[in-house]
Amino acid sequence: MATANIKEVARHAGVSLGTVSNVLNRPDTVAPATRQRVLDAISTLGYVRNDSARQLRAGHSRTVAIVVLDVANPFFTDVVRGAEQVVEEAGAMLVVCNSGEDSARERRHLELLEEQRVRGVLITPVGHGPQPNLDKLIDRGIPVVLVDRGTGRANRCSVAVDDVLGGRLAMDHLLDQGHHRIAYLGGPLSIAQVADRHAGAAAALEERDSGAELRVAVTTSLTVAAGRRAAEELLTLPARQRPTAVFCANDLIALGVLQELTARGLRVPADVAIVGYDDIEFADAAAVPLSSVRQPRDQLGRTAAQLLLEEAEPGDAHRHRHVVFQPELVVRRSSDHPRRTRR
Amino acid sequence: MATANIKEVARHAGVSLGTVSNVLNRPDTVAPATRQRVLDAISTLGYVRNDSARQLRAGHSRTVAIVVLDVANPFFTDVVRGAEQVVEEAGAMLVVCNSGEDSARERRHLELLEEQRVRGVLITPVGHGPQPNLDKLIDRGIPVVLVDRGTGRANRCSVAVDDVLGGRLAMDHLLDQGHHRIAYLGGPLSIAQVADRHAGAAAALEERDSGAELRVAVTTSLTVAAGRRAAEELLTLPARQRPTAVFCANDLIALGVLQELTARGLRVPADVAIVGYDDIEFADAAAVPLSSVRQPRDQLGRTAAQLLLEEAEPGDAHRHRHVVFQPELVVRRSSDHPRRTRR
DNA sequence: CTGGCTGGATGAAACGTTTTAGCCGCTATA
DNA sequence: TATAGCGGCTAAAACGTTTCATCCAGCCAG
Repeated sequence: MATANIKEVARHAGVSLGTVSNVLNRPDTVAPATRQRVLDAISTLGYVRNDSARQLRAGHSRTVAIVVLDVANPFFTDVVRGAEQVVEEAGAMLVVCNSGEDSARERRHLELLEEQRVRGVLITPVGHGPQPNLDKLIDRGIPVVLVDRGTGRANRCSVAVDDVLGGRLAMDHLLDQGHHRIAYLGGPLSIAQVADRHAGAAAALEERDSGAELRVAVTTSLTVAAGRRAAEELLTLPARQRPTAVFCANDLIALGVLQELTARGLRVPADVAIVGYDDIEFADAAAVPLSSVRQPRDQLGRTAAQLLLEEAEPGDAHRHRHVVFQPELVVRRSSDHPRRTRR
Repeated sequence: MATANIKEVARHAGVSLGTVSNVLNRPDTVAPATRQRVLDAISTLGYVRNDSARQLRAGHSRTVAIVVLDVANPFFTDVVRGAEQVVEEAGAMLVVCNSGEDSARERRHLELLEEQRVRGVLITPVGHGPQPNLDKLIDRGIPVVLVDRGTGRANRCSVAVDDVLGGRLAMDHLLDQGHHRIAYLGGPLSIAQVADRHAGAAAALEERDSGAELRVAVTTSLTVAAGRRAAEELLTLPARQRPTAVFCANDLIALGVLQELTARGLRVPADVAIVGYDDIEFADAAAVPLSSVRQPRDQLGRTAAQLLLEEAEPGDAHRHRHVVFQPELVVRRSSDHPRRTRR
């Protein structure tokens, strides 16, 4: 029950306490025979290091935390997996905290993490405002890396994906396929991602000067149901005004659109092409496999973790960096149907 | 940078170190005036408790760990959310570890958690064999609760969902709807859940003595693609032998079946009824909303956490319990179509 | 033979808490 | 008046590491 400590191991092996510690931390500095005696003692006593004591001495822990908005969101789970990989390779441990978009919980987590003297924190903060809690952490010397939020702060690193570019990629693709009437579906626009993706699409359209038009339909949420409703609404338009392609702010909306259109007898992509965003697992598994803009999610996590570990490295003078990843368009059947360009 | 400690706070407030500790831990035992002085000192110095020291003294931490097979699996994310809620209410912290079905990583995690003297571990172990690592933890006095695995061990609590009952529910429902030719799709059978759900379905069929028949089609995995292939195969049967209902070992398979059948011009549920398992988020959002057997996932997590905390409670003599939850059938359109009973 | 060096071990300090025993001055009780 | 009790506080020990200054024996160079 009462776990053996280093002192008992020392007594058992007939050496001093410091020697045991050396076996544990710098095995090459102790003579082979002694080392073996100590190792034997450790295994017969079932000794397990006490991390609290170790941390207390060291002044900081060997764990890194990641605070996400929602553990159940596939975006974050992939980011977590990426970060995990890097952190574990470095011999540290990643703990996952869930703020659930609740800033009180976020604050509580950060307080606890601070008490634990974690090595650093990867976080997608709730909201977009200033972050006094994070500044406090940074003041204390705990590195913070922002994930997919607020690029550009001077006192911390960040990683993000270029959503404007994502919108651009989708739009360029649809224009390449010869579409002239295109709709952007997504909302609310207060979500930065939704707005950025639209901005990218609009910019691409502008630049091409193709005479194509982009109609925006703002949805109230980013769900399958919202997609269905939006599609329903599109269907009220006379066929000649109806978009021949829709670009959706995320895949859930896109799937909703796909379902509704199919149910109403329209063919995808022949009658209407669809491009989604996120490339969730189901995109490929949809009735008509969905074209989608893919974000390098695990790489986001990996890079964030790397930046953090680099900053946490002692001596090294660290310069904050802001890494922006480029999304990638995955073309599948839902948009793979060139139109004869009229006009 | 160098964070203030309790001693500095004491000096700053002109009291002894012990008094500061009392303010922190038993505020009512210290006179209001003194207390205020201490609190002021704490806030002006920006003092933050050092959890390592606290833990070292206490002999154990205030964190609970959950080790899951896959952080990205919706089943586990829901379990995590449930556990999180309970653990946080108890003022502790939940750390999520991901074994990724890799027993080496699982072992590594358990070692680290042991070093950290965590309060307890919720775990779905990799594989079904004996668990020496877990036994070691338990020997050390660290409570372990099994989640969805290996019910019935004597030295630990467990929570699980009755998969046999789940199979039974699905089957009873389909029989109630008047189906006579029914297929069970899922695999590999080496997965306990797949086997149990089938066992339940078979038992239900047996008991009803309805003359209905259950055809089993074993798939190689539990994916949408596997579902599609399985459906394709069913379609090779002459119509008179073709099942009028399929019960799938999970929703992914069910969605694949739904897609393939629809693509081949069969109507769901009119021609073929479908029941899935897990009630994933997409079940409701499918082209034809999918009937499915729902597991109380967050409750699984909540209960597991409760059992753990109860066991970790000191004085209290704890008796290990094995809680089995009952799944629930959610009927949606995919199976909502009674048949005229022939014969 | 001496002095310096080296590999290998030791002892003690330090990390920051919590807790326990005890002290002090005061009041209520016998 | 002595005593017990109590509220409020202090001093010191203890938790288990890591690290650092020492120490010792043996060895080599001079």
